[in-house]
Amino acid sequence: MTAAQLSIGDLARDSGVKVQTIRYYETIGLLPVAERSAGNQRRYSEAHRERLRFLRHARELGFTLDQIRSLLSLSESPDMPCEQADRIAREHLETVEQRLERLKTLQTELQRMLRQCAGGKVEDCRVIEVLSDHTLCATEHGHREVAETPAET
Amino acid sequence: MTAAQLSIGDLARDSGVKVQTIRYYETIGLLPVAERSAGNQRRYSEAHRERLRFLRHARELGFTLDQIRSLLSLSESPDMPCEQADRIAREHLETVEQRLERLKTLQTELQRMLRQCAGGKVEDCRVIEVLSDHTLCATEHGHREVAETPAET
DNA sequence: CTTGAACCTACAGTGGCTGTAGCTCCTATC
DNA sequence: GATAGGAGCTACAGCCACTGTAGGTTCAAG
Repeated sequence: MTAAQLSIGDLARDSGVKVQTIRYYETIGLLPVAERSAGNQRRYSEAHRERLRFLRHARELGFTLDQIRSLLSLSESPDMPCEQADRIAREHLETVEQRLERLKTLQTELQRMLRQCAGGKVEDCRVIEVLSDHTLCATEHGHREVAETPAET
Repeated sequence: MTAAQLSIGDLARDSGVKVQTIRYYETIGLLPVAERSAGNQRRYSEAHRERLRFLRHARELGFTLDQIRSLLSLSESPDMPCEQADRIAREHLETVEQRLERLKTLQTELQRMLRQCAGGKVEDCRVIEVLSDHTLCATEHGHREVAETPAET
């Protein structure tokens, strides 16, 4: 059943992963190479669909592509102990928790900065002032521990 | 006083910003072009030092280089109202708070995953299972709202 | 004068995509 | 069967904020 052979667009709609991203996953070997139609277009099976869903879900949970690569290959050997999978998840959780700590500190500091700014001229601006002088900060943020990161989306 | 004319290495040690990064800031116009010694090496003044400290501090607080560009140019017009600086800081705070929310959700979900895993075989692994099936999740994470980001350092 | 650390430029690589240019292919309608 | 336009194809550049490398030059101490 369901031998539907999806096009890349179908797969994109199904999984919520963009067409280009699906092709990207193929080029980096995360998604197995798809068969092609007579006119050289990719045709996907149910197995691809499942793998891509796994991929997407793991990305949503913030795993890196490298971690996902490991998790995917683990999921293909059902008889192995799941220590490794656990370790990857625990490591990721730790990363997430470190980032949380860092972001909470930033939040506090930014709130403080904004609360203290009376909204006058730049000359007296607390925001600018604090940025110019770290000793005005309440906390020891940064210092190359866990740094900030740009946002996706 | 202090007309010391620092080398790029001195400046790096002073600010905690790496030599290459200082050069990078110059090429993208965040740090004014430095004078050069007879042998073509960069020589920095006190003004550079202050600007770089501002830069570093703002980076530690997670502002983007574009935001810092604006903040720096604002800090050079002390007579302007500080609305803009405030707006930038508020926007950044919002970003930070969105990321915090997102990370808290991830933390919860990862903890749940790990707690439920009995540590047997991959076949029965809760980690792998949850990744394969989003409906096993307690929360609606992801879906292209505010996504995860890689870590610096 | 020699050594070696620090400096210089130019460019490639990181992660995880995203966007563009310039094609070809597929399908629905006329 | 012709045509239009949406979907697909490849190849490659760009994003952010750096970081690292190669291969050369300059500087300061001994």
